[in-house]
Amino acid sequence: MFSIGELSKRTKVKVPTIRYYEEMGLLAEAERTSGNQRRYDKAGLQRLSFIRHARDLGFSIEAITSLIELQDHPDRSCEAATDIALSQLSDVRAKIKRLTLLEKELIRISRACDGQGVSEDCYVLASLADHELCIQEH
Amino acid sequence: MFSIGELSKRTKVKVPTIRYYEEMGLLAEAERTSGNQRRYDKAGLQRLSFIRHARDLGFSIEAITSLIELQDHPDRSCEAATDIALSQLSDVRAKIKRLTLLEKELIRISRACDGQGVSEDCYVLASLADHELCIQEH
DNA sequence: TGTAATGTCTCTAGTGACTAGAGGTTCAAG
DNA sequence: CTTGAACCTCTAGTCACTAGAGACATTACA
Repeated sequence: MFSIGELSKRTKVKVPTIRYYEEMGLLAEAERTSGNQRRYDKAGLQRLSFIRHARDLGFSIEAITSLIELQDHPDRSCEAATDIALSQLSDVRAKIKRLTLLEKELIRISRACDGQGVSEDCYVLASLADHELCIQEH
Repeated sequence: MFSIGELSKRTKVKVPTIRYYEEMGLLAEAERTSGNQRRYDKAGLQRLSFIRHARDLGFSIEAITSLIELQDHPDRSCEAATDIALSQLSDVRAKIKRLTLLEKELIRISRACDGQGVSEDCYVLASLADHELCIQEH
């Protein structure tokens, strides 16, 4: 059995975040010492590692809640889990696509101004003021 | 002179968002009718278009505040503007990089499970539980 | 056993960039 | 002059935390 600080060190999840996950129902309520401090075991450590890894991969708290539901019912079909992963994948792809457009536009805007002039003539500012100057939608 | 609703239509920025920008100091306080309603002119429209375009490109409210400062002082060097744009560009690139790693990992995880089995054997869930199963950091 | 340092507790409030809703007022059309 | 849409302010909610206050618990060492 170890303390919340120890769990924090092992999982690299900050202490207040652990408490937050408990409040959100992601983590079961921890056992307590006689002095009301949380104590965790290996199961708690594994669950928090799962959550942390899923968060790192960008899954929302809501998605993780569903994944944990499935984990707790090993007999259920795992279709929902693949669905959630695929939906996360398409989110990520959409974001990449959009960011790539932004990147192109920002390169173009930055290249056009060397930063040596005066703001009245600045192409960065002009580009932001007038969307017509853009080579594409973004 | 036109109303906030009209401005909203022309810029595609929602009415409460316009009020929010005013409160944040991005937009100057609008003139008011005798009945206390906001009225805008062409200058207000241009400024809001600028803000909207910058937001679309992912600039933060804080960055936009600086850009507007520069716009209001046409005699100043535009070095700061190019700096802000370049910093935004490097943010965007960092995000793309990270998302691309996530994408790879998610593809791998999703491919390994067809969703036909039972959650106990699900590779998606196993992968999330154990970071060691990942082919790379993310 | 005493004490001091560190860790933990709960609670409230703040972050960014909005969004939603309540309850009331003003405007423009007919 | 009425009606209904648009507008006003204010508060609270979103997401996933983060920060801080003030009080209590645990642990290491003298």
